[in-house]
Amino acid sequence: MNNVRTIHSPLPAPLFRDCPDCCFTGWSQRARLSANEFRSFDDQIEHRRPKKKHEFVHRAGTALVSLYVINSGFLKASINDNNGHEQITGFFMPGDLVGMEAIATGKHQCNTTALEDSSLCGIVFASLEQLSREIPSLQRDFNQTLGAEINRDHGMMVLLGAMRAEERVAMFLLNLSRRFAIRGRSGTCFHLPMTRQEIGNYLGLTLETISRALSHLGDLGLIVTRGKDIEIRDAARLQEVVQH
Amino acid sequence: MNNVRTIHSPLPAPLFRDCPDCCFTGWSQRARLSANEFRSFDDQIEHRRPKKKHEFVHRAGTALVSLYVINSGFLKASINDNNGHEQITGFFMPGDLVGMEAIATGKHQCNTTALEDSSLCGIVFASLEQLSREIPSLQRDFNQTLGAEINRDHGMMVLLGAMRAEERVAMFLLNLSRRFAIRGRSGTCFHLPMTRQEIGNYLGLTLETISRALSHLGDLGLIVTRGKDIEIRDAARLQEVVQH
DNA sequence: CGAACGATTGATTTTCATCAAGACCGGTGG
DNA sequence: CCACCGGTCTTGATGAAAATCAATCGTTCG
Repeated sequence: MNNVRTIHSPLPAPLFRDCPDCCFTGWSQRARLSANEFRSFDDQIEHRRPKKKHEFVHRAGTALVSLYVINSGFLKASINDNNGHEQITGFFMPGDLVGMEAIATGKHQCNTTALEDSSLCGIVFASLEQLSREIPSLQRDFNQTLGAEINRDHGMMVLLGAMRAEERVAMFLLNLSRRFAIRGRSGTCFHLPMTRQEIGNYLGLTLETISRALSHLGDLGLIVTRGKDIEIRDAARLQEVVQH
Repeated sequence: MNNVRTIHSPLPAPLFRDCPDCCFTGWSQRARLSANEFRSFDDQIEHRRPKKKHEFVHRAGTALVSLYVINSGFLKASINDNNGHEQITGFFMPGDLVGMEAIATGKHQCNTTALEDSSLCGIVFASLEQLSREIPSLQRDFNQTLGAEINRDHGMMVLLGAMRAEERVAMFLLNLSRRFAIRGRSGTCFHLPMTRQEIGNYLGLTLETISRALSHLGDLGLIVTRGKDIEIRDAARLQEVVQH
């Protein structure tokens, strides 16, 4: 009964060779792993774990087991503050590492869910710690990834603390654009996997304000929107909007 | 010429025994270092580096050399976005580690300055990486410290994205209170080392709004302010303000 | 002591949230 | 395939929160 088996204990993880677009390959390349190191690394990775739209990757309060790299798809992470309000702390796309908010306490602080059907690769955190002691270049890469998350968060603090609504939206679009471009996808034409409500939550604004800002940027000829599809027409002037 | 020597190459660092309140002792204790490990660790630490009020600990753009733990005093870190605006990303007190924003790129992203005369202990980052490979408990502690910074930043995102002015100020005060208390100082009666302007900048508000919020919390009998001296009269109700 | 900076308080304006109505879109089932 | 339904998005009208402008007072430090 294969179904039962997939539920109670996952199938043996496929190897890198079965997971051609695995985003941990980026890690192994940057860290310049030797063949042996590569094998040790690969042994610890659980490849191609699928997540359906709306499915949880992890829930706030649960113990940290694995960190995940996104292979394909899109995730969001959000914190529930002690009254009911939800605050989205990040949107994640292929290549991004999720779960780092659990490292301090050993328990996840965020609910992380799939915004669309996604594929992830996981590595048990204890294994990553062990490996990064043995492989200095991996240690450096991991530390840099944690540091990059800190910098990303500081950027959000600047956005939330100092920018007006339209500037925030312009920055949000440019940020997505840059990240898509880095990943070899179009940075000028892309699909937003999240709702206006979710964008607003992330940017500290209401969904109406997001809608109005997008309309206005459209009126200015800087972007074209059709629902969740965005085309950036003038990135330079959009950047000027950001800088007021 | 001692002066020349202190400029061009620092005096031999004092040891832990010369730096009785050194906040790296907390690290060595949590990591349960053996005597040998302790010696290796201490060897890498530059103890008791003094910083005068307004002096820089590091400047944005400079290369990361050392991370610093605050021994006494108070620091602020701020980012200058590409137009002139400054955004304060954190206030740091004894026991806090500063410099982590430089790990991702190897260059500092923040200006970090002393709000009052302060004493720091530094560890060369490369040495910390090396030691944390050799001493797993130190590696864990360091990773947890990075993770804690991420969680702190997420907390700020919630504050900036979802809270109204008075809630932000109440949360700010309670946060300071808690941190003072943990350090064995009074959590009810303390001195704010930063200006209203700086509080406002940090909380995404203007100095006038900070002043008004403090006055109003005073009218409600939750706090007493006299200039930069704060007394928290009713922490429980202050917490209720935070949760709206 | 006085000058410069910091804090408070009030009046007014701006920005964005809220409330409300209708349009659009995507998925589902007939 | 089409019609319908719920969720999403847009747009407008109004209101509330905080920013801005301005005047005064307090305090700190040369």
